[in-house]
Amino acid sequence: MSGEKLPSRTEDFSEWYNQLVLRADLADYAPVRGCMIIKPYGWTLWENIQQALDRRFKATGHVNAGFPMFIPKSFLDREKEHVEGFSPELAVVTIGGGEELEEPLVVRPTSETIIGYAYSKWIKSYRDLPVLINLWNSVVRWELRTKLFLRTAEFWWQEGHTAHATYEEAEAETLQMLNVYEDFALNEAALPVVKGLKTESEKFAGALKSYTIEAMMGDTKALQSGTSHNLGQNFARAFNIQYLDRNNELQYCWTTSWGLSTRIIGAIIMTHGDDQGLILPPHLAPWQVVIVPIFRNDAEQGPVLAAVEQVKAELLGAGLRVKVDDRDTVSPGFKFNDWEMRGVPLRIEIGPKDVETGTVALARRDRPGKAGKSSVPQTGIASHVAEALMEIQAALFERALAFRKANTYEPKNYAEFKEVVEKGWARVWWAGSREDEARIKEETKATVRCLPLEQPDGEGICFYTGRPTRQQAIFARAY
RNA sequence: CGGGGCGUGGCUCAGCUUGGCUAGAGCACUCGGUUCGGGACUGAGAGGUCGGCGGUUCAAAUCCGCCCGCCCCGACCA
Repeated sequence: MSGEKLPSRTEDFSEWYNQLVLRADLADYAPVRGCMIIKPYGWTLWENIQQALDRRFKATGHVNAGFPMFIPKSFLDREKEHVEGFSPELAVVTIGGGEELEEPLVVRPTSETIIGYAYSKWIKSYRDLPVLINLWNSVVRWELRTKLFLRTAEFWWQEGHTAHATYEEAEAETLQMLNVYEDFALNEAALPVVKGLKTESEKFAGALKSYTIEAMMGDTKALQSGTSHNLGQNFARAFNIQYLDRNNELQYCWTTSWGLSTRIIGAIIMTHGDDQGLILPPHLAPWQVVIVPIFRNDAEQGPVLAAVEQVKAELLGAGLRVKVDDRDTVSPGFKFNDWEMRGVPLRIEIGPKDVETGTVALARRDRPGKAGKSSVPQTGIASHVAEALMEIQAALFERALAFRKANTYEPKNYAEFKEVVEKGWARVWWAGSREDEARIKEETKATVRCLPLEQPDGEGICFYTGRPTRQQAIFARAY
């Protein structure tokens, strides 16, 4: 239940976020450092995200499977970059059943290695390919600095793992799943994202190439919201994932992996939320509509509740997710604020006046106060509501896109860069090295978020090295 | 892991400097009455080994030591 006002977004974005997560009833802190409890309201949101993604995975030919949470420690050691990337943040089990284990088990930080083990057993022939498997699970990375949803020691996600006969097929799969993530972000979460390639220093440990979707949060920082990796033959060689091709020659497979996590909930919060609380995109909201009945006495109660039931039934009949807030211990005003905190896209108020006139009061969450309120007839309520939800879904996306555009700059030199990167994203011509990246990060806190897939024609002058280049990069401070 | 801050009913905190009597307040909670179209009012009630352990003292929430935990800021990451 919500108390009073949140800290304002502009004054203390971080504290605004922390309090909002708790007060919107999404999650709570766990007794174990860095871990989170996702509460039913937050989990329902995650379930809706899962469904929207799972639908897309199935439509592109993938199937789900379950893989163990424990991985022999030696598996991690087999791929050099992979172990270097993950060993600092592994949780390791050394005792089982009261006995010291012969070989320590790591709690999976990601499943590439145990997938490698399984695929090497399963794949013998080109006829076995491709293998297209997805896992819904949680993974553990011993993070030092944590924040609910954005970075926790355990988080929930999906990880897709595929194996292919050729580089081209693996690359096509990697890009296909990046596009699936983009489609999900745009059309379900209402998040504008930039698709791009990670630089060498930012790519996944063990990957050949990592692609990302990057989103701008309400404080203009960037958040990597999903990643898709072309793993080349790195894991195939480490785990002997081999097949006989049509010419009876032994070949290593080309594998991919791609993941999107509960972090996306953080992205939704930080992109759409306002000082009143959360604003959820209608496609994903646990409740799309909340109905608040209003009455002063027994005489008014009967007719009001009858109208509420009638409206609820029509909305349910139209396939909408509807909640009637029938609590009699709090006032309507309290309920308005409470559901605004939780981000329900639409509120319907039904009181004696509405019963009299055959209307309801409709309030849009994306337009606070009177501006978002209108009176609509009870007749045909379902189509009114459905239309309003569509408008909100579109408006949230447009607003976020406009915000990103307004806060994306094109500095021409390092002096300009330093200035703009304090207040937004920098899209720049870029021909720098790994060392240049490190120096820029040291001096400005900004990192290369990605090399966008959509590049302009022609060439320009690198803002840092002064060299001519055909490539642009996006730099930003990031979560 | 380095720097800073904080641990007192469920939550936010006061009390600690200068040790002492029954450890307080607001919010939340329970029961009753009046309310109800933007965070209601009122009366009664319930709820605390003062983060833990040890020390000093006739006496510790208060002073000392050690430990634990959480939050914020920095190096690594979805």
